[in-house]
Amino acid sequence: MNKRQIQKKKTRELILQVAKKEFIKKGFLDTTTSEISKKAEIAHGTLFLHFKNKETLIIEILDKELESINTNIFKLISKDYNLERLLSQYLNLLQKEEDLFVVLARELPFYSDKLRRKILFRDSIIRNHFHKAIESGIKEKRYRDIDVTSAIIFLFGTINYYLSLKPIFVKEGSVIKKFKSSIIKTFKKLIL
Amino acid sequence: MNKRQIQKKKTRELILQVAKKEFIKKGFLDTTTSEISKKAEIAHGTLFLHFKNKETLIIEILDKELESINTNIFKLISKDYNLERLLSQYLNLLQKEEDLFVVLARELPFYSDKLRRKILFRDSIIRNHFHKAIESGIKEKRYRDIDVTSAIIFLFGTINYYLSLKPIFVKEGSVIKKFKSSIIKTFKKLIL
DNA sequence: CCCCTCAATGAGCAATCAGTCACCGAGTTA
DNA sequence: TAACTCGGTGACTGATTGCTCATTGAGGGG
Repeated sequence: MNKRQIQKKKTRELILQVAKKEFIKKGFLDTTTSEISKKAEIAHGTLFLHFKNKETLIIEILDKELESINTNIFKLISKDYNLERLLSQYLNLLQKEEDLFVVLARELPFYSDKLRRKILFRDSIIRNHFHKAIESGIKEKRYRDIDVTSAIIFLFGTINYYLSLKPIFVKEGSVIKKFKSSIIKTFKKLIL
Repeated sequence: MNKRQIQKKKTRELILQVAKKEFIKKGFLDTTTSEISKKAEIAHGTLFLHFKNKETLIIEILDKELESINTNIFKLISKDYNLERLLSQYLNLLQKEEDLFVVLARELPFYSDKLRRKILFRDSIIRNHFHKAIESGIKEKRYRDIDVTSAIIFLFGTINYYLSLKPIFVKEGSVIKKFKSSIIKTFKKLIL
């Protein structure tokens, strides 16, 4: 890599880093591209040299996190199907990038079809991990014979609710952390 | 009321009616005021003669529905605290104006503080009805000794999830109707 | 019949932003 | 060192949209 290529990569990474910070602070929709370029101390046009448009930017940022969660959950589920550990680990992963997922939970309905589908696809893969874990538990008679899909929607609906209304549930710090044990406890009550 | 006053009231009601239809069709944020005035066949300025701004418009529309649900639930809870009937009735009320609540579920995080607070206040009153119903059931040993708040968030989170992602769960018709029995069944499993 | 009131009008304002493009100059190559 | 490449620049464009205000004319009071 010569000087030019190094500089290009640096600029690209700078944009991603600044954009992520801004998206978390103000949400995707309320963050302007000129704000990102100003904070990154680059020209407005430079941003569009590296990313076709604003949406491509957030796709790259979100995709990295969702991919990472997916990989981690998959690794865990390959070792054992213990639902409680799976849920606990999933909540830990969410917590790590909580503020980004807060933005996601709040704004998802407003994204373009393409972006929404991409995100919901990843989401559905993770939901599927839970599905398998519960079904496996039912077969081994460890859990109640319940409507698995409903139980999962109850779970993801709750998490989404906490995330999208975070400021109501918690003044500062993590919502996921605050309600983690309660979420796990309630979910266990539902399936055990 | 003379001719003038009658006409004024008529215009106001026409605006409300057209606006509601448009908000349901395209959401609050994507509906433009000029669209509403065009569909209502009035001048753009007339809209602002009757409503200070776009937000005042949706406040009036939403407030009427929320007030109505609240009154209905309150009446029901005054007669008896049976949780299953309460939940069933609540879902019926939501279903009646489902598409308006879909808009609400999707866009709530984007409304102004004032509007959000107003809506969440009403919501919290309704949640409170459920709280009382469950607590009363626990005292009479009809339900499990559970974390009532968590159970309610599980419930409202689920309903919100179904509403905000309606197009994913149902191609046409009512999501609430489709999942009503499943919601009630799952919730009963949680508390019984 | 005249004058005043006021609901209604709609062209236009002001502000916001995503994205473009002609140009620049540092870095690379021969 | 001359010629070329290409990453970077930022003023500008075009589209959108909530809201205003000078003006109009129908309705109502005296």
